[in-house]
Amino acid sequence: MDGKPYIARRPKRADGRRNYDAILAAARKAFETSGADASLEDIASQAGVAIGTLYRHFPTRASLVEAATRDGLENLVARAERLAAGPDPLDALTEWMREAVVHFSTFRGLVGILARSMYDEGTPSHAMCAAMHRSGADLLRAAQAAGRVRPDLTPEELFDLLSGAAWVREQAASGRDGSPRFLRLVLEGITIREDRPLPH
Amino acid sequence: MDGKPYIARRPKRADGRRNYDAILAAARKAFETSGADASLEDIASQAGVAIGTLYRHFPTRASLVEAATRDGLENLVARAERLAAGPDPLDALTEWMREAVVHFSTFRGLVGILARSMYDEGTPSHAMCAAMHRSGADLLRAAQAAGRVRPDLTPEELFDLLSGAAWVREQAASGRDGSPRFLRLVLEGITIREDRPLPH
DNA sequence: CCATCAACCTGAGGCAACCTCAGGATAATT
DNA sequence: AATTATCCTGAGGTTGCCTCAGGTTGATGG
Repeated sequence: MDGKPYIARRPKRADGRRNYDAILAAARKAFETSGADASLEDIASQAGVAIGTLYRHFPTRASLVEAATRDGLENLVARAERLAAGPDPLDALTEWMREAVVHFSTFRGLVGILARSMYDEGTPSHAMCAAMHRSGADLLRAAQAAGRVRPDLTPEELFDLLSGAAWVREQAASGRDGSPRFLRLVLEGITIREDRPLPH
Repeated sequence: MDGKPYIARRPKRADGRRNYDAILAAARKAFETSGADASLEDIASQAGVAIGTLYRHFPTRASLVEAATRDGLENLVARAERLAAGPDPLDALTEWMREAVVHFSTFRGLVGILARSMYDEGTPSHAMCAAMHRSGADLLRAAQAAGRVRPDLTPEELFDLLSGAAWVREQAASGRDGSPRFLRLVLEGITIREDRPLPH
């Protein structure tokens, strides 16, 4: 039990840091073209490094995925705070959801990993997912407090809708992309308008 | 180009038929416990058959998945016709969607395969997916004609929503299952009620 | 009952990817 | 310059995929 298991730290030796960065860059490229199950050996050789070195820095595939997506998801969390400061809570929520869907479907297979990490601590991405959960829950609560979103919607359901949309987008990555429409339909299902009260 | 490529037919020799059935049974079990990427060698040995025999009957993994899910999906198509004969088109559509979600998430990885097959002919499951597409489109059209579903919803969008729901269900297979709620939210987003007109 | 043969079965083996680990190299430190 | 913790390498064990040459067998007609 060492502090934060599976979370790769930036190494201190110069060559270590160099290789760490090279692997990460190669991984990002590979994930984007081949999905989350890209060959680790390819990534290593693309980074000009032996396979053992990759495993030294990233003991599991999940830890590599986590490192490759950390920045983007951190931005998403930061974005939530900025959006929350805006005037319209519903706009904030919908805009954030739109951006979240894009981030969740950065590459094929990512949503699945994130969805599992969300409720499974001990997963590299769990900490980040928990942070996003808080961000999403805050925006949701605000929109509900303003009476613009059905009050019975839970954060968990929000993320189900979100990841469903991201999955659809990820599937259709090449060709028809139904996700904007998907999200719009979902949003119309959960929002409240004066001329359109909740059923029941 | 031989008639129906990739579609495994029941063999005629007695031992062939026996093995075909044994493999199929083993595959169903394996898919259900390990997902669509279960080990084919495990399936073969579980069926008491050499690996080559499995490949003889099912040249690709996709063809095995197709055979393993054919019955269930055929039932779903038949169910659509029976439901269409009912009094309420909206009830028919929603009930069919509910059942479709269950079938699509029979095992982990199935929705992904079906979603790809839907618009990619030359895939073993494409024929079945096309049939389901027709069924769904018919039910949708009827519900729209009755003024109970927003008229701008396309069958493609319907299946996006459907497979999104199935994917969420598949993810949560063990533990919290958000799919009934997911579908309900989606349905409320696409249906029309007198006291709740479409926005814009 | 037998001969024939297409259909069927087997499992070794090549390939790719995963992951580990013993041994060697090297950057930082003193 | 010596020390040492950190880092790197790549061979090799393991698993799963898929093919194919060669052997076996169920069906068929005589």
